[in-house]
Amino acid sequence: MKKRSASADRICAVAVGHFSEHGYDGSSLSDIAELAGMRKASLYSHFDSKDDLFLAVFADALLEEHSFMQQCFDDEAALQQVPQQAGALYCDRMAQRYGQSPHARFLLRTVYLPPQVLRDHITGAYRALLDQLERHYAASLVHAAPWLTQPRLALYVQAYLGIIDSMQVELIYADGAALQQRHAALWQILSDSLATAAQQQA
Amino acid sequence: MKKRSASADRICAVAVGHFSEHGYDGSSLSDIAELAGMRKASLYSHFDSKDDLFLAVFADALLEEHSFMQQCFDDEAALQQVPQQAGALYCDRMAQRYGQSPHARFLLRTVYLPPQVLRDHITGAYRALLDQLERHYAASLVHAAPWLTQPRLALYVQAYLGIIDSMQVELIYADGAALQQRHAALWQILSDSLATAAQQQA
Amino acid sequence: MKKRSASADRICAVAVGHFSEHGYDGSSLSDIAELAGMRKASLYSHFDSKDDLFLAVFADALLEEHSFMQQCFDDEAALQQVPQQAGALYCDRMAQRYGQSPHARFLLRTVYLPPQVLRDHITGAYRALLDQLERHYAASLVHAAPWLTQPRLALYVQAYLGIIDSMQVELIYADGAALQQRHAALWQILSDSLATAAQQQA
Amino acid sequence: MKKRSASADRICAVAVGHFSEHGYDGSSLSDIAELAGMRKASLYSHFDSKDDLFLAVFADALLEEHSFMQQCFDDEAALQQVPQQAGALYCDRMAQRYGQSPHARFLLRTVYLPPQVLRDHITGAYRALLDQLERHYAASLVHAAPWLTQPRLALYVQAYLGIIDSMQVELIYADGAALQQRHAALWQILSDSLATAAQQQA
DNA sequence: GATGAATGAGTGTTCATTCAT
DNA sequence: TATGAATGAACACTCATTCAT
Repeated sequence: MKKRSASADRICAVAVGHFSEHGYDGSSLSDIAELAGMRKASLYSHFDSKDDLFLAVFADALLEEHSFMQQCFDDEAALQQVPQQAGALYCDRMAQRYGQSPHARFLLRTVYLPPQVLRDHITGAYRALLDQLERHYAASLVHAAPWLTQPRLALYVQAYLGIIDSMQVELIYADGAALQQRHAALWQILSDSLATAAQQQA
Repeated sequence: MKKRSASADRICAVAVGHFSEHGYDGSSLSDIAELAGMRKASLYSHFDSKDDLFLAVFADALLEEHSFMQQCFDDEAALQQVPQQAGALYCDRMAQRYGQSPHARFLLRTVYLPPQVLRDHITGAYRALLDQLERHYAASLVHAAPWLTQPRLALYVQAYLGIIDSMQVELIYADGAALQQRHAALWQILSDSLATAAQQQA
Repeated sequence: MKKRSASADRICAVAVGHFSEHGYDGSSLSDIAELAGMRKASLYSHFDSKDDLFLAVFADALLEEHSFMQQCFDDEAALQQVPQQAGALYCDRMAQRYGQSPHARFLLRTVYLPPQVLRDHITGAYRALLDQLERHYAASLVHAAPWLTQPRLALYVQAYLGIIDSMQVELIYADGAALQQRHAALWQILSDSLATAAQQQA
Repeated sequence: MKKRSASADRICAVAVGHFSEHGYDGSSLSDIAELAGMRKASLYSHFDSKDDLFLAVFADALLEEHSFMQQCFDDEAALQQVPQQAGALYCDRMAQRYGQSPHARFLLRTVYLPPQVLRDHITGAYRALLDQLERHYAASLVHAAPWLTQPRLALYVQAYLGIIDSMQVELIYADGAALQQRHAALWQILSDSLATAAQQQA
């Protein structure tokens, strides 16, 4: 992990916001430089190209998301007891975090409409993040509901990923306007289903 | 509703694909003109500006989506009997349609990352589409499960919208790779929840 | 042979002078555009890139040189009788032409220090021109001195090419300051040698 | 003559090659610095500007060429007896040297297409070198053929300079591909002419 | 002596747009 | 309706050069 210069950090800090608002194609290095308090040419003392800067920001965002996810499931492991609470911590915190974390905004927008030339790299890296989330939730749910059959477990994993997707969309699209209701509703039907499953098992 | 010339239609037809693949900022009128078999300057015989063309395509996409949605729920009204099938037709057909309808791809991508200058217009118009979907589903569900309490009805409406969101994300992000599983899982937990509700009511 | 627009011709006309004076790397499209009475961006209505323009100018220069050479040897064929006059017309006219033909200046300078990226194309095309000159002179000399042995013929061809080279250098380097003396001297020793050969044959 | 630092020497050593390959305008200080194993800014610890570096390299090249020329004619003075051998040593060695001496390549290329801003300085300095060559050859030929009339002497001097030019062109343009033949041919006709002159004198 | 950072000027190139034809 | 030509503005990027460290 290389140490980035203070200026490079400042550039990344403003770039993440600018990219997430305007997208890759809609962002200009002039604007980013100005936000960072320097001239356009100075950016090249820190990054080789626009792509290089974009990928640096993307790497930051990915790393932060990985850490955040890890933290959520670590914390949950110390608390959770019932199946309905598996994955709940990540789901809850994600919603709150989005408004505060430019990296999260950047990540979602980038993944949903990646710049053509970086598409493969971005898609691949994000796929790995989702796989990680899948493993986290599966572990958490298995721990809370060890009696779940394999097919049923797989079903809840998919449903959970779908719920996460749905909430992220709501965050991106409407800045979370209807988030609370959507969150509550989806979580409710998930809980209902888990309750049913628990009942049948008993 | 004005009649558009054949050339204008051809331009829109290629523009929708180009915009949905590259986004507003990443698309150039040169490329679109070339795809339409004409020169860049000729576009201005049909559209006043890039924005004008983009909004024309957007209007097409919105209209098509409105019609499609209407058709789905009309067809469903003639068939549906159980609550678990409310909204199912739209949900099913949407997945199949996406791969074939450039307008659907365009619509989703545009809505999630709209060009800065057209953001308000786009967001507002799409909001109306979602409201329409909400009404459609609510009516369908009420018809199939008239015994549902108001809060419970509202909950399922939100859950349904969330499921639609989730599937659309899957379509955009991964071209539907995991769509079937996600669809099945989310629909299953919705059905489970509805079954529980029905049981409690009985 | 495509017809070039009047503007494109004007651009080429000023570009040939600018390129020959500053070289490829030292020339800027801004300057060329200004000389042509238009803005930099307008150049791209006529040429795809700087390379494209440069190669167009190069093609013009090559073509003109081919024509000029052909004309010289055609004219000579109607006149020449003694071996010492073979190739003389081209040699004489070349010197006069250089000061007047920007294409000739451009060609020589470009060939001696071609832009790195176009080196192969330029070198190859010029090689063909030299081969043509070689054939012209050989034919002319053979006609005037059919009794020359093959090795001796080859020797004079090489000497002739060398003399041409030498005069071109003088033109490039010193704008022809010492051209007349150099020309006279080299032509004299060539003539002396041919006279010797003729004497031995007799 | 100041002593240059080791770093400055290394810079000059790589610059001469880079300049001769890309020309003045096509060379960047970044590239030269990298080849010299340092950063661009460090060049300014040794040279005031790009021009300063270029002129330093040019001075090196000139000096080397002067020395080389002097050495050739000194050596020749100890050996030569017949007029046909006057200037031959320099001519022969030049061809072999070019491929090995970056300074010689640099010198020729620079002289034929000098950077606009340094043109006068370069042209003047090279003119002095040619004058020196002229004196060397004249002295050598006079010594070997004291019976030559003044006009005839002047003629051979011009022819000799022309032959040198021609060979240098061949070296620059084609990296010496046809050099041997051209050299042999030109030298042959010079020798023939001198033989004729000697005969007439006798 | 060497360097990271910064910068004003300038590069070639693309853009959406206009206009006469 | 269609287009070739033109253009101002903007683009990503490179340049030689400066300066504090």
